[in-house]
Amino acid sequence: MDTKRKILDVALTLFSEKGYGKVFVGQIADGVGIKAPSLYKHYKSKQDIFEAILEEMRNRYNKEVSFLSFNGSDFQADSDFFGKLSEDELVKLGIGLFHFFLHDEYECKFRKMLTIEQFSNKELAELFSNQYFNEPLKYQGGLLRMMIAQGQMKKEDEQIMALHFYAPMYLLLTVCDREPQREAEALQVLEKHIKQFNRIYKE
Amino acid sequence: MDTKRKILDVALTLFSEKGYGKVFVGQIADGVGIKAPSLYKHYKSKQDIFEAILEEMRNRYNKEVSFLSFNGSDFQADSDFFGKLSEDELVKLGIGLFHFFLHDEYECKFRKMLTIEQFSNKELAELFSNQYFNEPLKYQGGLLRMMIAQGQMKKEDEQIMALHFYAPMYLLLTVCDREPQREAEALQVLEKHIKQFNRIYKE
DNA sequence: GTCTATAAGAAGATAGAC
DNA sequence: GTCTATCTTCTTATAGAC
Repeated sequence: MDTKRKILDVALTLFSEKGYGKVFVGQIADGVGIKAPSLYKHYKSKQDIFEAILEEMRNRYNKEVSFLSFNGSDFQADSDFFGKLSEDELVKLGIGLFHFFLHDEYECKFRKMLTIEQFSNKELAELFSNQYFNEPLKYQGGLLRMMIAQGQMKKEDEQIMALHFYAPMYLLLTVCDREPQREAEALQVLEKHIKQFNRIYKE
Repeated sequence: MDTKRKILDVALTLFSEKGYGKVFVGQIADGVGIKAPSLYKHYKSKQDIFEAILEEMRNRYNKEVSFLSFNGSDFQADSDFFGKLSEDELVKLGIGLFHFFLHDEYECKFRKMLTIEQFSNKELAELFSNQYFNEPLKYQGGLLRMMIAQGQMKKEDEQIMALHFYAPMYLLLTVCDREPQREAEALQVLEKHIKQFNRIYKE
């Protein structure tokens, strides 16, 4: 029963639903199952709880980036892997990734909180852009670059190609964040998108 | 000196920067140049101000949709127009559209406020999806459908084609909303995107 | 319609008992 | 570490003069 930990979980959940300004310390305490004053034995203020969440986000993000960034040979291996995928396998992979982003508890709350708070905190803005723009495009662009070099894809700008693959997925993700009942529809579009991307760019 | 009107403007500005919960009535009054109590002669509560903004959003949205939705013959004219565009003209058009969405005062505040408040209000969620997903894709899909029929574009699913054109623009827009200093970079990517889209899909 | 004064209540935070 | 009681400050909103 790590209360200090549970406070962060509950707070992130509430912040991701309502935003920092609409969440009251008493609500966080309720969620944890304690009274508001007890909360101040663990964190010195509401802002302090928010900072702790940020700190955890930073840590997770750094871990993820170091995990996903390649040392050349792994990168090569990855592009071999993707190059050999059949269209159906590629669709399955894309849908799996989409499903993870949409339903992973932490990923989902994290993204919603960033969405709500992005304009009131420059660091959050950067964190958001890194996680949902810079890094995905860098990674997918690198992958596509290798696939182009291997003659698996057409010789087009790999950054734009990555944008054409990723941006639709991102757009569909934001729709589902906002209107979860549209997930089935989004998945159908996603599948068509991946197949059409494959048709258009595959050499 | 329409105070009632100015209250809405100031409130929308503040709501779009901080979100409803972090904006206090006194701040709105400050922006208008009156004291908080005077504000209650115009609106009966803070929530009432928010509702008035929503009402205006609904009106503008409805006007825009009826303006953009076509009666068939106009639609035909539009696809003729777009079909005859040179690549450079298409790029110019795309950049102009992007610039409008990014810098039009109302459009910009409206979008940011929706971004912040989308998860706490189902109507806002729908309004957002309509304005930045359903309608653009419907419009552009219709246009592309005509262009395909005229043999100007490849025979691919026009909805997915529209997604491939629009989603990158939307993604770049969100980046600039968050980090305005990246506008120049975004414009360069946008230009490359449009040219590559053109290369790939044009018959 | 705007002001000053103020009520009413909410929300963040602390004190001190257990 | 959690609780009850309480303080302080902030925030919304109203009353009533001008």
